[in-house]
Amino acid sequence: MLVTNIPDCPYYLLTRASLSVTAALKKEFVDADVSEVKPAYLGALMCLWTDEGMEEALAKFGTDTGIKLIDLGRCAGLEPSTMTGLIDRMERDGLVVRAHDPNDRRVQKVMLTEKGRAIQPAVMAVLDKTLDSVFDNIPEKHLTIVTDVLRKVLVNVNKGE
Amino acid sequence: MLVTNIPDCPYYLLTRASLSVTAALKKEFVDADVSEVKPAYLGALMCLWTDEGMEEALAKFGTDTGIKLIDLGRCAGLEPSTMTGLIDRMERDGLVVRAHDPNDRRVQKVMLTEKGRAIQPAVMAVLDKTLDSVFDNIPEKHLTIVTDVLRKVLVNVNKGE
DNA sequence: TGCCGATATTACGTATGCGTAATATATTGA
DNA sequence: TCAATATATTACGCATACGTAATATCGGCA
Repeated sequence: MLVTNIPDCPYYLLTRASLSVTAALKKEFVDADVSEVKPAYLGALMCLWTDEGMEEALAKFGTDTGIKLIDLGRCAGLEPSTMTGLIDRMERDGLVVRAHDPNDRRVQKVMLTEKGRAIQPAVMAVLDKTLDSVFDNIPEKHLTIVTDVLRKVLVNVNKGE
Repeated sequence: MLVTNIPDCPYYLLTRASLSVTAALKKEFVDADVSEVKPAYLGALMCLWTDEGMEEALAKFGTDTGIKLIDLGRCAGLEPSTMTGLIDRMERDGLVVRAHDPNDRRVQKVMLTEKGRAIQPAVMAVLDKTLDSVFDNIPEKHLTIVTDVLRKVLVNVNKGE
């Protein structure tokens, strides 16, 4: 694939779009008064929210609260070493707390704080609205193609190593 | 756009794809023995290569060599403050040099070194090959849709501010 | 000519992500 | 039981990008 014109390079477009959407999200969080939330937190937060919902459904209270830092990373697509700093910042911003697992003292369980739980609707509304605005004027069918292609890209890249 | 499942979120896919392709490119540069080149240099390098080609065509030797750091940033889609560090690293890696413009001492002109010029074919070959591998098995038509959508995304995001 | 707003760049702090190496704890096999 | 190995996390350094606040220089107008 010969590319000489930078604005036509799919790699250029991919990186710029990623950065732009991230910047837009960040701004929307501030405007919606949930400035504690950074785009990078979304993966971890959504894991925690989902997990807590499941626990509730299973009435598993008090038994196995929290998610291992490492599993949270797997779920959000991040390396363990990346998670340390991410959870540091989320803890600093009052969204989660760490606690050692008494059963396995190597493990840090990450748990939502009350605040981390409470902001869920606001955060999801911002995400919803921002994605709508970012993908405005793009036919459903094209969006599906884009997500399919990006999934294939992830597969292709992983195959290459 | 309601998203509850992270791997289906277009934002998640976009950021992961961007990071994955960047990592793949980095690795390919190392494997192709042009490890001085980092993916982030591509935009600036391609501007400089193109510019130098144009100058040659116009036989403008010795008159107006180099590109202003700020214009290089515009061309690569990067903020001026980002360019400082980028050109620092490119200079450290022997690909470019800075020189004050005698006509306007505020300006730093950025110029290719011999090495920066010499690696062009190898670097473009790596880019070419890597993009082929990353977008392997994706029909031409879909790739076109993806680039169109990403361009629209960039427009939509800029409209929002 | 000399001051003032504009322009180009740099400096500094922050966020985000990676890889490698160290640390702490668990588990397992002899 | 104890040494070897495996697992979970953290520490540290680097790359990449941004925004805001200096700094240096230019250009134009009184």
